Amino acid sequence: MGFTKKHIFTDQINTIANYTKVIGHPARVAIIQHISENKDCNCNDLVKAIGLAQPTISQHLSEIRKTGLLNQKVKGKNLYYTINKNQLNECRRVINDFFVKTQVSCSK
Amino acid sequence: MGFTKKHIFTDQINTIANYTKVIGHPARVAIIQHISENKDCNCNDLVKAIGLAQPTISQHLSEIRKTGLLNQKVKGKNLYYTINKNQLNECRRVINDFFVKTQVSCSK
DNA sequence: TAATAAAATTGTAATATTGCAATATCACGT
DNA sequence: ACGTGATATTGCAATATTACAATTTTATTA
Repeated sequence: MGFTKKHIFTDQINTIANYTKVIGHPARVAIIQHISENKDCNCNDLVKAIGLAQPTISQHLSEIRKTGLLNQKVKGKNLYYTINKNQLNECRRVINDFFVKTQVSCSK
Repeated sequence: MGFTKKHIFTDQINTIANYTKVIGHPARVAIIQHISENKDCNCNDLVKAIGLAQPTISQHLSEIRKTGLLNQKVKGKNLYYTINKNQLNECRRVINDFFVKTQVSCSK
C-alpha cells in the first residue's frame, strides 16, 4: 500500500500521531528550537543555521505551520516566524495526556 | 534525496525526533495504548483489536521495540507484550524537556 | 521601471514507510 | 516426528517523505 489507514483510528489517536509526527524529524525539531531562541528569525536565518537548502527549510516550515505552531510577521521583504505559544501548549497537552493515560493504564 | 540528514543535527535533537517519530503513527499509538490497557496482550489480540494485518502489526511492534518501549514475556507459544515503564518515562522526559526548553526560550 | 532579495512553488530523483500475501520459524501438544 | 497456532520475516506494490535545482512570486529599493 504505502498510505496510512487513518480512518480506522479514532480522532484522538490521529491527533496524537499528527502532533508527534511533526516533531518526528530532526530538521523540524531544530527549526522549532531555533525560532523559539531567536526573535525575528526568517527563512534565510534557518537555512544558514541548520544547513539544509532553502526549499527544504521552506517545506519543513510548511509542515510545522499546518499544525498551527507558527506565527508569521511580514516586515518589508522579510517574513519573520515566531512560535504560536497557545498551540505549542495545546500540542504539549495532547502529547502529555497520551503519556499520562498510558502510564496510568499500565500501572493498574 | 529521500533520506534524512541526521548527521547534521545534534544527538539531542535526533533523540527527540526518534522518540516522537515512533509515536507519529496512529497504529503505533493504538498499539501502545492497547498494550498498556490490557495485561497479557499478544500480537493476535492487537491484530483483532486494531484491524491491520498480522505482518503490519508485527512490523509496527518491531519499530516500537527499537526504542526500548516494550517488554516481552514468552508463555508457551504466546508472546505477551507489556510497556517498559522506565523507558516510557524516559521517552516522556525527553519530549517534555523539549517542550519546556522551547516554551522557556520563546518567552524571553 | 529595473534590479535585488526573500520565500514559496514546481519538478524531480532518491529513499523511506506503510500494508499485505506468502512463507518461514518456533514452541507446544498429540 | 507431526500438526497446530503464534509470530517473525521476506518480497513486493503503492504511497509518502526528504532534499534540492530551477523557477516563480512578492515586496523593496535604486
